[in-house]
Amino acid sequence: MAQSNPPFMSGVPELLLLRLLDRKEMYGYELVRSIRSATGEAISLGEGVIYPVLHSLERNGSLKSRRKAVAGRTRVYYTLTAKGRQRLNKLHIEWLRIQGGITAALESPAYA
Amino acid sequence: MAQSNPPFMSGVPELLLLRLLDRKEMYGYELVRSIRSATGEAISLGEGVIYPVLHSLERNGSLKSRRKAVAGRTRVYYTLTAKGRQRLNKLHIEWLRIQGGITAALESPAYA
DNA sequence: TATTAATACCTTGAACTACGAGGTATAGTC
DNA sequence: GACTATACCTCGTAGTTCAAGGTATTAATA
Repeated sequence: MAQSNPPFMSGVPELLLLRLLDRKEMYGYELVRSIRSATGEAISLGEGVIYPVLHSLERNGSLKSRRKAVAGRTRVYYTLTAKGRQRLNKLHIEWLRIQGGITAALESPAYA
Repeated sequence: MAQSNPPFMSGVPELLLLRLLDRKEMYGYELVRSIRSATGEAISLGEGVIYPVLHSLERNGSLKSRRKAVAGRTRVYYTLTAKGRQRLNKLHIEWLRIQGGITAALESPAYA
């Protein structure tokens, strides 16, 4: 009983991650800052959001990772798989849909 | 310790409500269907979302209501106050900001 | 006439996400 | 030696949305 659908706008963090990783291999800590700058400081997602999403995307086969040692520190770099690219596409379309819906509701003129 | 900011896209239901009520006096049950149709079926917010938001907006002085009996049923019609119009404006700007941020992140070309 | 569907209000519990604070560890700077 | 930055991570909880329900009246349907 009562298994809930995800909230209507919850795909966005995942979408941003996938989009950035589709362009370039990146590691978690880097993604935190990339999202902030790529959105013009409009959206700031902390590590508490990023890491769990990365892990769940890897678990379900959308991402694969490799560890790389850089100056004594270990970074975990992520890249998209074919499944991840599909997922990106789906989320992108879904985003355009709700973004367009909201825009329509906000813009349409003042009559009933 | 740990008092959380609201999630980064949580203003949307409130924004849609305020926008529709800015055009026309409406009651809750009507708003449920209006949001669905005004967004081209992209967004569907149930009564469990709408009513609590209406009540909280009235409590904080953004909306005022009047009861009206229509064909034996009681409807509660809501309209914006000056404060509600301010709130609408603020949320609208905030929405454009995050919407623009996301669009930028999705569209910007494939170099770092 | 009985039953069901639609209108109209509402609340509540669970599900889910995002937030933020914290914890570990290394490297560089002051 | 202390502090900041990098880099990984988890966990508790706050805040939202979801779905399902409850009440009551009217209209349609069987």
